[in-house]
Amino acid sequence: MTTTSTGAEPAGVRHVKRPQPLRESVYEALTEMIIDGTLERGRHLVEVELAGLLGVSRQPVREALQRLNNEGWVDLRPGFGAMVHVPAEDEVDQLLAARAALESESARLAARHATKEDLAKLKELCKVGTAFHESGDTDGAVRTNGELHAFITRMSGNRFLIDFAAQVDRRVRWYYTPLAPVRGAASWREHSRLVKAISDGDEDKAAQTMREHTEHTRKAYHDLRATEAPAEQPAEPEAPRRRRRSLT
Amino acid sequence: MTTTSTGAEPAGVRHVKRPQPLRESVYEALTEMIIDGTLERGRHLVEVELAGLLGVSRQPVREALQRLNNEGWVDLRPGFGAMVHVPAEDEVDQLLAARAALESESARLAARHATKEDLAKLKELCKVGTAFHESGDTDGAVRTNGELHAFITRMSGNRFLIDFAAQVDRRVRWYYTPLAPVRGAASWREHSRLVKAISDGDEDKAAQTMREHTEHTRKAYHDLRATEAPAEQPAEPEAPRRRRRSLT
DNA sequence: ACTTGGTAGACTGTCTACCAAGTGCCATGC
DNA sequence: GCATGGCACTTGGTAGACAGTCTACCAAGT
Repeated sequence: MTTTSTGAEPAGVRHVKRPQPLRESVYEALTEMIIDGTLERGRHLVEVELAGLLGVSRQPVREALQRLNNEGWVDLRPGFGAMVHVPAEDEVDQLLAARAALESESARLAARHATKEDLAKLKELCKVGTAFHESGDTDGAVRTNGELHAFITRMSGNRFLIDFAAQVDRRVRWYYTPLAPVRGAASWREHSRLVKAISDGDEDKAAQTMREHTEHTRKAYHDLRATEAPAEQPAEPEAPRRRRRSLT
Repeated sequence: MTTTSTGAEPAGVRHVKRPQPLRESVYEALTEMIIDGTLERGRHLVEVELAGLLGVSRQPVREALQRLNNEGWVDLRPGFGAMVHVPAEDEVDQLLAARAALESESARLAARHATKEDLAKLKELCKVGTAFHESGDTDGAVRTNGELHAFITRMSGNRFLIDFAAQVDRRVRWYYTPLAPVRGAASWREHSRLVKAISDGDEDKAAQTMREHTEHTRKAYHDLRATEAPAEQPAEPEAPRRRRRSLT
């Protein structure tokens, strides 16, 4: 949905670089700034400010903000402005649950439609990921993990699953970055089992394995939360809300 | 994602009617016109034209069109304009597959979280629907069917599943309206079994039953397609667009 | 017959300026 | 301490302008 698909082309043919609409660039710039924390959660976003910051007029900013609102990155309050979304307590859990459903179904369909090349690629990713993990390269392992999951989702051949999963995945990563590296050990063993099931064309097993895999991740999230925030302190620690000043 | 959630309120408290932003009204007006066929598939939508038609300026129309584009109702071609989306051959099938995954998971979570009131409501809907079907009231049965499914999805308590399912469902209904009434007979028996599984709190069974149910619908779609278009003739035979007539 | 080049019109993408209405905040006054 | 009123700020929407681009069409050249 969110992508402007280029459609299928006769293999190797690439259209010339067409300048993206500004609203698109603005959208990307803003998501990036939100994900990397430049725009902190809860921050008040003012159209003219962003426009000045990005060197464009209000119009493209408005359009980008509305899309961000529709996709849950910011909350639009009429007459006041946009706030960077602050995830609710149960939101991550719900995202992970949705992801479990989407990826599990993807795995099922991947098992159904897998080609020889797909399987080779899967095994390769699995091997690379395990190697990264064993050599202690957490970043590499995390990246490969993402690639593996994305590839399986794409293997489903279902553009809606692909699209939904991509949205959910991005949100999950934003909300809870430390989640990714936490369980390298068991994770890659599970990946192997998953790839095996897909190779065998065993749809039910693939779906089941993926479900368990994502459920483990969800459990890991809750465990991590429990340890790192033993007492729920709603009090703001310090920083008496210095009214955000422009950030040239 | 797509909804501007009102958030939880102290039970029974309704905010005063706040005038909906124009872009929202325009969005709704346009989807409606697309669904009911006033704006035929493939039609070129011109901003100023729509603006004049709806009595607003270009801006709200643009914003609505962009949302429609993100949600797959129209395709935006840069520098040219918006075309009402023309569904691809396999698109309905993919939508139905996505719906199967989403609703199956919803049924699982519904079984997990069901309250007494939920169960009562479910049974009521089931009874009403069956009665409609037996008395030959197809419209009523179709409507109740929709309500039942929507209610189960809401029971999941997962806003992402709810949102995705709603999007998919609307698209499905647009693409293939005649699908709904076609299989009243078996459908309500399956609903009963589904509600039973949810009542028992049997998550796996609920998910499985819902999956089979939606898969039957998918099968029905393909059967219907096969009978109504026995030979796939890409040539336009005659009848210069006997498209749905506008009802104004 | 097919390609090339040119022209014209239509529409979008973006900018600017402007106004009305709503929202949050703060100082005033009790 | 708490309600009130006012003020500055921000969005939502309108209007108009202009460049760039897309489509279509026609004419001339090969």
